[in-house]
Amino acid sequence: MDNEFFNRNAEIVAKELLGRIIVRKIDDKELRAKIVETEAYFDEKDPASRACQNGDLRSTMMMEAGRILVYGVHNNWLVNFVTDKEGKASAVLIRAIEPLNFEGRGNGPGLLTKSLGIDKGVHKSKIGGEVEVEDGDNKIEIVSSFRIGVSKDLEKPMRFYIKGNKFVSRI
DNA sequence: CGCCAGATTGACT
DNA sequence: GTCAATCTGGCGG
Repeated sequence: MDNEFFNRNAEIVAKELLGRIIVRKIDDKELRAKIVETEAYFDEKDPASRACQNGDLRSTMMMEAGRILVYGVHNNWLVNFVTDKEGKASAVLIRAIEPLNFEGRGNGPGLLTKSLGIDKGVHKSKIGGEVEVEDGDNKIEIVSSFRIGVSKDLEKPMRFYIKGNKFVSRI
């Protein structure tokens, strides 16, 4: 996936990531899964994201587009793709995937990282190495809604998912 | 340094 | 429905 794809507004990238394929490379194996649910996160003006306010995560979000950001919360790792130009703290959270060539362990942002073997080890790494994103199904219907789990959301819906997909964590 | 909260999940009452 | 597990940064003593 070209870095220019991620070098845009998080909302646009979040929508266009739906239906595409995330590839996790471990040794000689490749775990492939379709992205079915995402959320867009912005800069320090985003009340939902504590991550935007602290040092390491914030600076990671400000890095150039195409970086992988791993956020640890409670007992889970959540994956984000850094978006937009360098200096702009923006990212897209992957919330749910549809496993293609392996057995998933259920839906949800904390479970998909376990299924793909993603943890702090890939934090800050670039897309194209251990984790790759490829073109996928673009004949999908996108539904938007408010984000899940956040105490203070923005006024605009910033969660997007594929209509009718059974792997979406919540309709 | 100790305590708290947060983009969560799963086990137990 | 309730609560603990576990990681990171902010805040108070």
